[in-house]
Amino acid sequence: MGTTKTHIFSNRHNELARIAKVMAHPARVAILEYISRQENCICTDLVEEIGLAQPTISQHLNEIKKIGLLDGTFEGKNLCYCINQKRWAEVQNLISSFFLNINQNCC
Amino acid sequence: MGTTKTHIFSNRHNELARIAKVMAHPARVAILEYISRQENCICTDLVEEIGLAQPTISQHLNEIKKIGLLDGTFEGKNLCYCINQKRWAEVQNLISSFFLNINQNCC
DNA sequence: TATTATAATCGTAATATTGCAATATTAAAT
DNA sequence: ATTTAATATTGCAATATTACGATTATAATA
Repeated sequence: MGTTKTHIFSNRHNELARIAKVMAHPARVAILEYISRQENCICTDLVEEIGLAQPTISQHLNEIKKIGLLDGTFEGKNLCYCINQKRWAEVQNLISSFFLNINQNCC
Repeated sequence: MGTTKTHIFSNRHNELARIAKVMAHPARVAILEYISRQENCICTDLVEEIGLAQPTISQHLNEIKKIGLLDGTFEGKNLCYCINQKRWAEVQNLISSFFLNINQNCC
């Protein structure tokens, strides 16, 4: 018990949920927004910008990476993060079509 | 520890996360979709449709209600659920503007 | 009023998430 | 080769989520 029964749901529903889960934390929403605002793809000071400990930020970044929304080299000094535009568009599409679909058919 | 530090984030970020959290489970995605497809607002057989126990479905419905996405009388026999169209549009708007905002400014 | 059909609530076990201190890793700079 | 500045990983405590059996509440109907 305690585990989501993913096997009883469709791939689409599971993927939508997986994506939503990444956005289901204010830190990750803030991180995405902050990275997107950087002109030249360098986002070093996320820790002080967000106000959580460095390991926590790293953990959140990892969750975002998992669904393919971040590009960049993830090792060493002076990291470089970027939104993966293609994946972003995919995700955006998935979510907005979900919303459109429901809006039209409801009673 | 273990609790999200909501106080260090903006209202907007917190609300986006709160909404995303509701969609962060395949059952709730499926429930929203199922309810929206019913013509006349009667959605009695969610339990067998989704394949989770009745208390579990009830719990998930409650999560959806919490962010105002469901209308209807929630007591007794022959329940009647409906998507709250106004709230739905609000939520749709919030999310899509988040996506648009990011898409434009990223490096 | 007793029965029935339905949904909500309670209690609880299993698992997942959040957050951070301590430590390790990485690569540039000295 | 050391130091330094940055991020990643590990381990763990606190809390949240998921799921369901048992029970309770609700309202229509017999």
